Amino acid sequence: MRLVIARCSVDYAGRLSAHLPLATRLLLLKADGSVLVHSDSLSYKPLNWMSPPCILSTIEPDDAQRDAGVIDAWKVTQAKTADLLVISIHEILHDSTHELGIDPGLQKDGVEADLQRLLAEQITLLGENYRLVRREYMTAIGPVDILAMDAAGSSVAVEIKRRGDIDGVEQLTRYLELMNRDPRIAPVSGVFAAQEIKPQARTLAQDRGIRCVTLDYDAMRGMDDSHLRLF
Amino acid sequence: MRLVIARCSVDYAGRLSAHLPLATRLLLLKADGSVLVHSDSLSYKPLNWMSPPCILSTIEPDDAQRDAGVIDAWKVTQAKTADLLVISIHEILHDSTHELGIDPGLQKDGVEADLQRLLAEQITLLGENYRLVRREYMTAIGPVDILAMDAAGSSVAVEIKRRGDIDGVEQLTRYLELMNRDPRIAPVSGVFAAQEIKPQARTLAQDRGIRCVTLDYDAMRGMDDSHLRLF
DNA sequence: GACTAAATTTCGGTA
DNA sequence: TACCGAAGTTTAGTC
Repeated sequence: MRLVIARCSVDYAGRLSAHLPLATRLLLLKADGSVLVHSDSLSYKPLNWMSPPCILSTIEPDDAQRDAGVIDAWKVTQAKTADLLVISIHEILHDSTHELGIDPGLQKDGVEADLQRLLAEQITLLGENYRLVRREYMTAIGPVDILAMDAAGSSVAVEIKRRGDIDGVEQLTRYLELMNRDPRIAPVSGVFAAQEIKPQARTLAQDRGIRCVTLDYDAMRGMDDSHLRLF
Repeated sequence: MRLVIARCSVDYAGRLSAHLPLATRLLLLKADGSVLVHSDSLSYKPLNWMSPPCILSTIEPDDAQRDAGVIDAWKVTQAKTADLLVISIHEILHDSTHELGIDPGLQKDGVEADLQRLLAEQITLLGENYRLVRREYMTAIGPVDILAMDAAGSSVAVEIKRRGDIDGVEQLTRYLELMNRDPRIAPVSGVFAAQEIKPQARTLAQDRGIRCVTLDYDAMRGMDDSHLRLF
């Protein structure tokens, strides 16, 4: 990994065109050839970048560029997409290279999959005498998060989201439409379950006869036996 | 901006829990207090991070940690969300600080807004004698990109995307459903316009009687008068 | 490899 | 400020 602090301007041409005026920035050159341009604020996302696989080459600035103060220019190209990033360097304030090695990677816990597992274990949160039929119930257009049965023995399809948006309601609607054509399980009613449900999503769901349930992840985790072993 | 190359492990607790095993990484501490942890591959997204506004403080490692090789620990907290990031440092290989100043920011060109403007100007691309009614036609559930009128005087709602996906078809379907309840403009037909339309999206659109139109951005830009001034 | 859905999405615009 | 939708989305998983 090479770290360069430089006064530079940046131009990108590819899926869109973009330009960064002259300023001091961090240029991050990774071992896989990718390049990131970061400013001193706005975390997470680089101002500009090039995704791997890509090739970096240096261009000798012409007289006009040299007169404008450009001492060096880097051209980064992506063979597959024909994207192009040009960094015009006016001054280098720092330049160091470091050997990092391969990263073992990130271990996560607490995403949608956990919500699904917890709700499957605590299916009566949806109503008394509810029973779990199965998780990831397969349909022709994809898996429904949870298929359950209500107290009366009718099928209930549950779509789980961390944040309940309109997209999730659309997704569940497609599943319900398909499942209600299957005489073995029809009629199937729908439940949209999320930690937080947006007003528009709630309105759309109710308009389509889909029940909305807000999930309390912390409370559900508190009920979870496997979690208690940690204490 | 402070750049640190360190052998470290990282723990995050907040919207989810995550852990990074001991390895050599880049720690990027920005002026606004935000922290990014980058590895030497996988550009764009940090392995872990903390968004501003946040506060960094150092913790004195206890005996157990010191025995495990921890020479220093950084705690990054976000007051608003109660997120917590802890970086346990085993070895510092590089540490430098740089003054960058405020970045003038990125100038973009060529996103969905441009496509919309160009299609509005060249509305007859959809058919002979088509007329523009208005861009961003407001409905109760959001703005339709373009409302036009065909040669026969019937309303046409146009949804524009750079990449035509199923989501876009769903979005247009919702608009059409609502607009067709409005006697002032009904009947309204739909056009799904994009630079590239995925096969599944095309199938869904056609199934719902929505016409698909592929847009050639370069050709449309070539027709645009305002663009010609650049030459 | 193509496609779908999730993301600690982030980010910008608007009501 | 909340909400909605785009993003050079990126990334991960499945078929």
